[in-house]
Amino acid sequence: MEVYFQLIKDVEGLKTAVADLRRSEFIGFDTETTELDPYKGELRLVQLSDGKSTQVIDLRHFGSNGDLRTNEALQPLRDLISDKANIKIAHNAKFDAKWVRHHLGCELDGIFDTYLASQLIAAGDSERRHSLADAAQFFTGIELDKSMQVSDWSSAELSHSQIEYAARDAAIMRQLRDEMADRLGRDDLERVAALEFDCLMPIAEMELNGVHLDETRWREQLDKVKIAQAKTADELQDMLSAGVAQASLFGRAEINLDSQAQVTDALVNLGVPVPNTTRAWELQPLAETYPVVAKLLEYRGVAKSLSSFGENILEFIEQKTGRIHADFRQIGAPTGRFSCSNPNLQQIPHDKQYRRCFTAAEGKRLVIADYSQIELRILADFSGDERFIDAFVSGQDFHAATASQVFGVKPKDVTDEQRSFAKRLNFGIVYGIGASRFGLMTGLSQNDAENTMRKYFGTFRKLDEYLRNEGRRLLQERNARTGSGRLLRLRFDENDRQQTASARRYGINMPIQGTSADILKRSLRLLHDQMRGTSARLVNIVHDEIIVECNADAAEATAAILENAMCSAGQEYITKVPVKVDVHVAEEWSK
DNA sequence: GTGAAGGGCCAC
DNA sequence: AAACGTGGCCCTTCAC
Repeated sequence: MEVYFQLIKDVEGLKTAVADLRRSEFIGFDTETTELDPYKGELRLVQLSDGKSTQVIDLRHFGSNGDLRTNEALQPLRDLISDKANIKIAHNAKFDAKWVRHHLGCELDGIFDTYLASQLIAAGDSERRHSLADAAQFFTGIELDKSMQVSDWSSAELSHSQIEYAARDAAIMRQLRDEMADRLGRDDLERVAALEFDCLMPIAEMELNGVHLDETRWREQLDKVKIAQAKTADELQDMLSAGVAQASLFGRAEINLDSQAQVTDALVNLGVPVPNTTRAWELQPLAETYPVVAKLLEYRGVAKSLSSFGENILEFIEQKTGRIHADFRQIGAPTGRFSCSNPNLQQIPHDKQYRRCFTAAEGKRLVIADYSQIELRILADFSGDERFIDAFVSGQDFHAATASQVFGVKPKDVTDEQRSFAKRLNFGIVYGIGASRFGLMTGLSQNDAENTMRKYFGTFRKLDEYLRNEGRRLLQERNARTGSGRLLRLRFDENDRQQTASARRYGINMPIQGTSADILKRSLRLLHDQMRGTSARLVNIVHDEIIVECNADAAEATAAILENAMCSAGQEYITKVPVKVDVHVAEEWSK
């Protein structure tokens, strides 16, 4: 394809170019950088296109990397990037937003992200890919050659083909957006698209902010686990090799404790009736009878902490900031949930010993806020079940309140066991639990489990009705939506019972889990706006939890902002049930 | 040597 | 015969 571009190298050229672009409501936007990490590399090119002509700004002519932020000549460019009246169309705009934020010192506002749009339109179809080349092909039929993406963007003189490539990626965006916007409209996805685009900048900033991990504390914790692991491994080794014939004169036979096959063999030799899988919940019942099984479970626990939460995480500390800057994927799951990697800050063990290593920097505080029972509140709201709703409105312990209703006893007479049954069912129904699984986790017989569930649904009639109706509807229409209108298309073979049952559970769960994600995303935008100009910085999110770091003397004010933003966001999506947020100030990530 | 698949387990 | 949803990371195993 033919691309008309201009290479901008001076102040006057920049002024004219920006003035031209200002007339366009939609602007294709892209950047080229020398690295993937904004703390490591240089922001080399910024490309802006009105669809007809494309401006390629070579920032090397506007000062060295460190002082771009203070260069007054770049102000028109910053203003354009930050003005929501001009929509910048970019593919994975979080990437560009981070570079622009860090190197030019301005926020990206007015966003259409073709990566997120592609994901929303795919509606959970995992076959679809979402690279720019894939999206361009799918929506416009244009074939893009991305081979230049990895070329050297640090050389003094960029080649003609490099600049042409850079220009082309920005030039194509207008046409791509038009096609996508049309599709978003037809699929009724405009509200969720706005929600996603609005929370992009908060996430970009969160990644730049990073989170502080106390390395010394982490190593101390690690040493303790290492000692425990060595001891447990040794004991397990002894117990397992007792059943191995080769445990000869020369000592015990070494078994690889991490090898599923070897451990299973050894267990069989010891006469343990090993189930099909050796997963914890399958082995748990055997642990009482067979000490070796208990020891195996203990070993797995420490081995997991050591491998997944060991020294590896320290490799992620960025030298320049002394902090961990993980990667968050905004639409990490089809439900709309975030995912996180390198490292995954959403799976740090809840155990205090781990979490207390994540600390506020010197003179700072962490403000930690999480939604109380948000998914169950969403379910109560969606179903409209008065008794379920009452359990929230009453303000007392929710699980005890539901137990009181299910078992027909006064709230103060609810036994621990009754509360526990209710609690497990409350959580389980969100995932579409069945009687056998419920029985397995509570120790109830199949019969008793069924009876308890019958009692539960007999109490919450409208909830039962909602789940049945919704299940029927989604199998028929093969789709589900969250509060923001996020769409999931279900694919299953209706003649396959297992597939159908699985699709039903997924389809029931998605609007609940997804609306929770909607609410979190909405709260991030509100928070971002309300924290502007303060010392408060977003540092981590874990599905229903938000962690902000701020100056110690601003902690109380920040806590109020956080609680307010989260509650307001929640009440935009649920109206029949109060939204509750627990917030507290601490120097480390713990309760 | 590298990469994918499968099993397992951490979070919500 | 009945198997609870979403993710990422680590390990082993196995194919190339």
